[in-house]
Amino acid sequence: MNTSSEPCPAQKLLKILSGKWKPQIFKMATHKPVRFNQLLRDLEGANKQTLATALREMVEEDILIKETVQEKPLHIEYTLSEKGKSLIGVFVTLEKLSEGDA
Amino acid sequence: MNTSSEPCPAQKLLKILSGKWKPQIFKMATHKPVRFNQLLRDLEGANKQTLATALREMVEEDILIKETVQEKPLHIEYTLSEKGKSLIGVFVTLEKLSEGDA
DNA sequence: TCAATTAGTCAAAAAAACATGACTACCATG
DNA sequence: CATGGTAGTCATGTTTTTTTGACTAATTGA
Repeated sequence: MNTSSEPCPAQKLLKILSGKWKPQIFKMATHKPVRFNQLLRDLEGANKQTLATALREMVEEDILIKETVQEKPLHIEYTLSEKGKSLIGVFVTLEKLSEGDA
Repeated sequence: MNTSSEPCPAQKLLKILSGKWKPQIFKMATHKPVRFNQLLRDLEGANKQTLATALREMVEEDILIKETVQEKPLHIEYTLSEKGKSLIGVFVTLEKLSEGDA
């Protein structure tokens, strides 16, 4: 009905992807499952709270899937969901466009 | 060298696209050039300051181009730049993925 | 010349995002 | 049973974003 003032459907997703650390988390998750403390160590300057929120929101948006791994040290892993995987192309496009800036 | 903690190149662009009203402005600009007061009227709840900032930042990022139209009422138009046009696909993808949520 | 429309700016307040440090709880090793 | 690693939560404080309302300034039409 109203194509202008109704919140763009892409907005929520955009917000989820643009929060602090989220692009990095996403990118790391495209390589291999990510883990909380590992992120805390790898992402210098990141803090627990923000990472926890970022991971929770990305799980809520079904970009990441949270699962407990029943192995040796018993831990939690976050892996890219199918929806998450279909966002890889978006990142590729965005990164290509960023290169052009110099 | 460091693929993990260095800020993702897509992040800046993502931030630009995800600010308040920006997705809507972008979308409206894909249909026809947008204007300040027109946005203020169409986007219910939007305020001058935020719109002005959004437009300025989108121009700075070369997503929109600002130009004065030397016509009848003499006004300013914001049109999609080439870079902006190449982002349309990103929005299409994002919207498709949002539909799936229901 | 008065009033409206154009496109904003500015200072300040409110709201949202992010950071800090303390704390919890579970499991494993020595 | 103390130490360290796992994965967080909670209260608080700072910083960034967004909102509010007043104000500016040029152009247009009656």
